[in-house]
Amino acid sequence: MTPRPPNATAASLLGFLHDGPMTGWDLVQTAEARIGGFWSLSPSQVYRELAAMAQTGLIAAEERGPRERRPYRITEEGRAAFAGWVERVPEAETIRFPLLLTIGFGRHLAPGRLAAIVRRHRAVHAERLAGYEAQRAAWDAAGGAPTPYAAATLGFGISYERAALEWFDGLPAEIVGDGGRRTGDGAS
Amino acid sequence: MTPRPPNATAASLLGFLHDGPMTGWDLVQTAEARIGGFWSLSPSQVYRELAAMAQTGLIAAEERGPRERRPYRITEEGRAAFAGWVERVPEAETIRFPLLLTIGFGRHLAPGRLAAIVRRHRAVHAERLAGYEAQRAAWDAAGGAPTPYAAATLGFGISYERAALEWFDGLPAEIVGDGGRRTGDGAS
DNA sequence: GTATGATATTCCAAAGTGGAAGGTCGTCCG
DNA sequence: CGGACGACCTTCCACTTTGGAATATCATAC
Repeated sequence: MTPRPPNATAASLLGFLHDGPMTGWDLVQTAEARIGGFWSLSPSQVYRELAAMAQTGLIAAEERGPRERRPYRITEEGRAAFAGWVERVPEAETIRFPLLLTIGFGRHLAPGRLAAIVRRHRAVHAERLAGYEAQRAAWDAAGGAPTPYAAATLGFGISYERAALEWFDGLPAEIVGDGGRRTGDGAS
Repeated sequence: MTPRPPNATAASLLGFLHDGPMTGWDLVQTAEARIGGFWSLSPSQVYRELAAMAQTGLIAAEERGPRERRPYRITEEGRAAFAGWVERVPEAETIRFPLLLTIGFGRHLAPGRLAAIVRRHRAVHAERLAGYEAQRAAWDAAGGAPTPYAAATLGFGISYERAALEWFDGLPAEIVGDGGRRTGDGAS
C-alpha cells in the first residue's frame, strides 16, 4: 500500500489517464501508438502496472462495463505521482543493437552472409522511416501536428532512421559485399 | 548441463575469448570498450554468464593466477556455440529513451523546466560524440581503424550522435524556450 | 603495520519480460 | 435458434535480467 514511485511505464499510463478514464486495453493501444516507437512495452506490463497502481491508490477502477472492460480513472494521488515523475531529469537512453554486435564480430562470418544480414536490417529501417514520414505528411496535410511535443518525438524517429540509413549506405565493401553496390533496390 | 543457446551477452564474451584466455575482469573491460556503446552490460552479468558457460562447457577455467584472477579459455563447444549465434539474423534494436517520454508529456511541465532538462541531455550527447570522434581521429592518425568492422560500429555511434544533436538543435521554442536560442554554449 | 583506494568477484532481492491460458462477446452459418 | 469460431480482453506465471550490496585481494602511501 506504500506507493513506491512509479516507473516510466506506469507514469506514462498515468499521463494518458489525464485525458479521461480508459480501460487496460485502451491503454495498451494508446501506449503502442504514442510511445511505442521509443518505449517498448507489452500488454501484460500494462495490466500489471494498472493492478499495482490501483492497489496503491494512484488510479481507481470504475464499475465494469461490458466484456470485463474495467475503466480506470486517475486519482489526485495519481496526478501528484505523475507530476513528481515528469519533473525529474530523465535517465539517459539505453540502446541495444544486436546487429552491431554481429558486425563487430564480422570477421567470423562469411562475407556474403554478413551482407545479407545487413541488407535485411536496412529494409526494416527504410520501412520505419517511411511510416514516420507518412505520419508527418498526414499531420502537415491536416494543418500541423496535434502538439509541438508530438512533433518533436516523431522528429526524433525521423532523424534517427535517416541517420541509420545513411550509415547503412556508407558501409564498406568488406561488409555489404562488392555486389552490394548494384543500383537495384531503389529506382526502377 | 544442457547448454541452452547463448544470449547475446554470453556470445559476445565467447567472441572476445577467440583472441585468447581472459579473466572476468579483462572481459568486463574489453566488453565496455568494444561494445559498451551499443550493448549495455554490467560486471555482475559478465560473471554470471561466465559461470553458466563454465558449467555447460562452453568455456573452461584455467588455474587461478594472483588475486583470485581466474582466466577462462574458450572450448571447442564454445566455438561451435559462438559460430551458431553469429550466423543468425540478429533481432531488431531496442531503444528506450526516457527523455522522449518527458517531452511527449511536455504539456505537464513548466516550459523552463523542460528546456533545462533538454539542455542537459544535449550536453551528454555532445560529449559522447566528441569521444567517438576522438577515437576516429586517433585511428586515422595511426593509419586506419584496426578492422573495417570496428570502424563500422564506431561509425554508427557517430552517425547516431550527430543526428541526435541536429534534432536537439531543431527543437522549437515551445520546448527549448525562447531564451534557448542564445548564441552562447558553443563559441566564445 | 595499517589506512586507503583500486581491483576483482560473488550474491541476491527485486523488477521486467513474454508467452500461455482463460474468459467474454459478436457473428456467421447450418 | 443455437453452437462453433474467432477476435477481443485480461490474468497468471516461469524465467531472465538488473543493479547494487557485500566480500575479498592487492598496491601504495604514510
